[in-house]
Amino acid sequence: MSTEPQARRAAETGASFQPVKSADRTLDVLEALAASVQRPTLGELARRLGIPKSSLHGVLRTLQARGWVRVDETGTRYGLGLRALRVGAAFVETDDAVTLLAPVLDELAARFGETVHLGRLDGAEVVYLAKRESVHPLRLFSAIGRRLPAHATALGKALLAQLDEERLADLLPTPLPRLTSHTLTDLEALRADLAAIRAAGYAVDREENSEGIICVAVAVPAHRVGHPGQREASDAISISLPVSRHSDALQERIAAALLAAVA
Amino acid sequence: MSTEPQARRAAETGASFQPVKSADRTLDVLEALAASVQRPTLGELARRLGIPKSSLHGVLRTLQARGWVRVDETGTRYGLGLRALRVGAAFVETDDAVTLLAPVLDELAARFGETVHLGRLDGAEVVYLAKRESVHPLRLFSAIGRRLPAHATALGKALLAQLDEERLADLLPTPLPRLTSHTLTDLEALRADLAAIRAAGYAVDREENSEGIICVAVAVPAHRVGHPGQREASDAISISLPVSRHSDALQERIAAALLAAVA
DNA sequence: CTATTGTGTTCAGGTACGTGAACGTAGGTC
DNA sequence: GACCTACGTTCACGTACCTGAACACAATAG
Repeated sequence: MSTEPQARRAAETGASFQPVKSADRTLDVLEALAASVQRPTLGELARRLGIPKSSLHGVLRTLQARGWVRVDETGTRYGLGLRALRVGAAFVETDDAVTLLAPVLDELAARFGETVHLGRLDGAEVVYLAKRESVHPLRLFSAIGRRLPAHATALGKALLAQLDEERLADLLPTPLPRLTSHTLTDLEALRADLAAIRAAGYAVDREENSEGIICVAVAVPAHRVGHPGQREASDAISISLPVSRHSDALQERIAAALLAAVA
Repeated sequence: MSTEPQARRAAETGASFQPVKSADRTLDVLEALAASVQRPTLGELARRLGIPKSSLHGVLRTLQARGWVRVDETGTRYGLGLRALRVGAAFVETDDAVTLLAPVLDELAARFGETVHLGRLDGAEVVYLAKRESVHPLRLFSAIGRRLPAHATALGKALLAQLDEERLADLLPTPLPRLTSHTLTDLEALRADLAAIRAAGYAVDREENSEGIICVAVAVPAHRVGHPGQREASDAISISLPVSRHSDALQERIAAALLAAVA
């Protein structure tokens, strides 16, 4: 009976391979803690993850002893610990795309003086991998590691535009979550926008994830970041600017600069 | 026989508690991958961690299936995956000190136009938790999550200065690693510096971790970041500037501003 | 004061995980 | 060609982990 959840997961993913239960659960715990807005208690976590309290207890104690999880001063609420920070930093430091595109991002940031991002598609989300700050003081707070729905960002749309209808339908959630009044939540409207992106070669997000922010992005060809065999790009770079500084002429110049940068 | 390593670890840490083996190993793997300069193979990892290849195999497959670990295109070298990034970002977003001190960092960055850091002591290392960029283009590359030996940074010395002789000796490695020609590697010299820091109320690092960079830091009292019961501070804030812009008068002004900011 | 509901914790037992040795394969080296 | 070493992978066995139920304790409600 206790083997059922593992078998079920394996069946769901289609993979005929048995994950190590405790390792799997360790990741479940870490991801659940990362996704929690408020720090949960042991019991809450156990219910949410469908793990017996006693089993979770051992895992949490192990994570706590290693500094990956910490408890509140009350000893009753669990959150991520300091060690969890290290792997993220290490990932960014060793990622090929981040390393190879660093000078490109620097050059774009210096040229336009606006915020520059490097993002990667992960499922239906875009993860920010690198950032160069605008010279203007609009703090976006360490966005590295932050995730946003792909359909609501220029980075995401530039990457989604490469996919065919079928894969797009598989990937995107329904309904498409709305972040601002400008977010494209209608699949047909999004499809039309993606077609326009394919034609133009670059994507634009018009206040679709943050009010007042317009963003221009292009996909980075896979061979450009050391993955010659790969057909589709997984990375994209973007420049964001407030509507107050936006103009069609500037948008054209930015798009041309981005396309030249990834060529 | 196979239970020995766990028993040994428990005995070493003094804790009379049995960690969950697979969970412990999961963290071992993630930390080893984070610490690797080059991506290791399964066999290399197994040797380094003292884990049988076959056991490590299962753990790695599990981590890989969840996107925490990825393999090279050759399928033979393992590195951290995209999901590893999420927990680090989540930690920073939910940390009390980062949240509470954000406006303080903003104000200092705006006032001096130099790089501002928030760091925390973890063992003998300092971890960077937040950063505000200098307006001057000296890219330090997303230092968040990065670690440096505490004795070689202003942040670290500001925090080490609170500890008594005994705890200091327990904490610091011997010999003290050298990062630049200015690093204090002599324990007595470091002790003298820490005494001076206690007297002055703030710490200065004179090119001790990076040539050409001087840094001023003060510890943030624990009650200031929502930990009223705690006697020692674990966090500190700093301002870094290149020697070319340094002067004793500016250093005094920075120190006064930092002390006022944490009061 | 008692009941209830929530914490975290412990423990014996049945089970599913870790192990070591074997395998298949690829890329060298001589 | 044959050998060697490295890679990842598989499998049956025995062990040590996961489980459910019971525990101790605290806080709140009635």
